[in-house]
Amino acid sequence: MSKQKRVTSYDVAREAGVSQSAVSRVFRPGFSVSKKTREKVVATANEMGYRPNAIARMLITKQSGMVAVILSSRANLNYPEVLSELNKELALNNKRVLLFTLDDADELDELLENIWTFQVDGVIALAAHFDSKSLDLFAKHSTPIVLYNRNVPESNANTVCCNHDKGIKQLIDLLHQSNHKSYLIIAGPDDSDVANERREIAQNYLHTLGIQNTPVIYGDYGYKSARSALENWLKTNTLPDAIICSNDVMAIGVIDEIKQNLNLSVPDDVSVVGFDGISAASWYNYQITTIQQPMKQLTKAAVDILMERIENPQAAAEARVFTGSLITGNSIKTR
Amino acid sequence: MSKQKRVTSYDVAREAGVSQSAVSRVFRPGFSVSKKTREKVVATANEMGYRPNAIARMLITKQSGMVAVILSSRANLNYPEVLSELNKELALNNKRVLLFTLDDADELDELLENIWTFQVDGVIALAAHFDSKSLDLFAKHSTPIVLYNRNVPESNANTVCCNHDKGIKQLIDLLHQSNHKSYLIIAGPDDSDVANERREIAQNYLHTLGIQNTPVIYGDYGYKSARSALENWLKTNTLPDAIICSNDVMAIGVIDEIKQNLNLSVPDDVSVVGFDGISAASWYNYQITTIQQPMKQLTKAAVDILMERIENPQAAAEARVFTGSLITGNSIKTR
DNA sequence: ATTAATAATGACTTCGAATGCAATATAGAT
DNA sequence: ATCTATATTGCATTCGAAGTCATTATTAAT
Repeated sequence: MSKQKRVTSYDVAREAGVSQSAVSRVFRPGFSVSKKTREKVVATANEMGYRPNAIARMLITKQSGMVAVILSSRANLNYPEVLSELNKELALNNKRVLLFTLDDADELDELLENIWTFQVDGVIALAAHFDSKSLDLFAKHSTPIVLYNRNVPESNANTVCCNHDKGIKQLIDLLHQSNHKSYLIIAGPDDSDVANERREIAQNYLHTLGIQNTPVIYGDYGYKSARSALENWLKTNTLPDAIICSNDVMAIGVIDEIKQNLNLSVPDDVSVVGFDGISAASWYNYQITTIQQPMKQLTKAAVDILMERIENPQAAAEARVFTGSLITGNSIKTR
Repeated sequence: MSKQKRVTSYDVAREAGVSQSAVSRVFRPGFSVSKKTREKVVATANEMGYRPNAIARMLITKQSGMVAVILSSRANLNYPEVLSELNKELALNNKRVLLFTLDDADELDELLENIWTFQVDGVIALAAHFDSKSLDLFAKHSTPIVLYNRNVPESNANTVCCNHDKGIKQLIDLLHQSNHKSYLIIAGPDDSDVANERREIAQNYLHTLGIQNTPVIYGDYGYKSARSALENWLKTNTLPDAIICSNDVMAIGVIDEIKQNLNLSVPDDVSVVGFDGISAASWYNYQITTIQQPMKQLTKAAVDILMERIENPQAAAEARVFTGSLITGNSIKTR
């Protein structure tokens, strides 16, 4: 009934009549042990219920086998899936995910303290903003970090990213080619880097196509926020030909707002495009034309880069960009 | 440029002209250190960039400060949010989440090995099935475990759970009172305990109300699965008065299937209820009458119970059940 | 000033596995 | 059988912080 004492390598060694080193070597791959000893040790270990203590191993090898994954609340809705995918991918590389969340920028210091403390082998940051000062800190601690879905061309950070530029231009081309003249952009929260990137790309490209001063309104990536943003805007403006939404959830909100409150329909009265390719985007009531993020490629690449950096910390930074795939829905009208 | 050597408590001690013990005490709360020493140590520590090594601390204190969270792929769609909520709640208790996934039952042994290895302080299992044999193993290792959203009345496991019984009966009462006579149940995958529980409750309660042999068809909790299950079933059957879906996503699938392929509508031609209270359930096109799981209460309770068990491992097992709240949508017709 | 009570300190050991090194055993060659 | 070359083995040390305990400094009380 008492707090049961853990079985250590010494216990097994004593019982099996070998040294502690021998036990240790049996549980390390690629170390030289005679068949006889190995069998003896494995047998007693199983009998006694011995498992090497990962903590002790971490201390001496200076490898925790853990990767910090930083989630920010600004994360887009498909991030949970990303997390589970990352976890699987990292498990294949014998790494465990230690989860951290970063909600306020001013918690950053505390977060970093925590990360150093846990001696993680590497870090993957989802949608969190890291300025170059923080990135330098990672370099100083020689902790590799990969930024997920961020594109920081000027910096020398490791990043994986969906090609927002290409994707958004592709959507806008579709709209432009089918003769849409006036546009409205519904952007994500302006403290999200991804949101800003998507907004800017759309603004600039429309400008390039000769469409000046496209209005922008802001949501928080959520359904309601898009609806009320649009509702507000329409109090003093008229419906454009097309609405470019920074993600699918907001596109869904927009479609519902148009249907319910304006009694109009998409794409007949206005075209809508989204971004992300979440599953709801293809539900019968929406069928949004959007860009699907290549999530599995992105997560795999993030893990690959991280593993490479853990192996070889001085390697140069790398940015991998993946092209999303166009999902042709039924939310664009040919005018 | 070389792999930089970590700063240890000895380094700080030497620099500050105190003993290593002194440094250690400065960084432990509630230990007796003179103001002078504390200031000296804190100053040099900051200067040298010293942070206590959590791994070494774990080894000596035998507390890893980590809680394993086990995700199964059978998890319902709202689990990602649960994960992030759990993480926050645990962080408040100074615990970190170490993520594990369990996809196949036959990976269980490996998973458990891993968990013991990492010396986690406790475990929270989301939707994963643990038989009493595995639960005994946790007891043997004196690792507290809390099952999230499982109700195992006979066992002495720690569980938190939404009151499926009450919720589902509430929904069925609504249907029954508004004069629905014939029913169809769309259940979740039959290797999910929660799915089976929900199905059984519905079946039994309908039976209690005098409605015999309600047909059951199965989906996998996903949109498409519900649509095709219903489509198949309708090849040889006619539409019932009401369809009881084991989760909201399948209810959404059903509504779309009815609209798109049958050209009928909900609730005019058939009533539909769901379960979970996900955000999409209240989107304009669906407005499902459903039961919202009290997710924050559930997660908080799971963490509370776990913390109590970590404090006091011999305490008796506890099951906390929370009542979900009815969301009145527009998917039930008064007949 | 003296004593008693308390606070602060450092030397040393501990946690549990990994590993360099020297010692020993085994296999292979002649 | 003898001598190398190679494979195994165990000893002793290491990782970095925590905590016990005996010692010393400080404070309070008389």
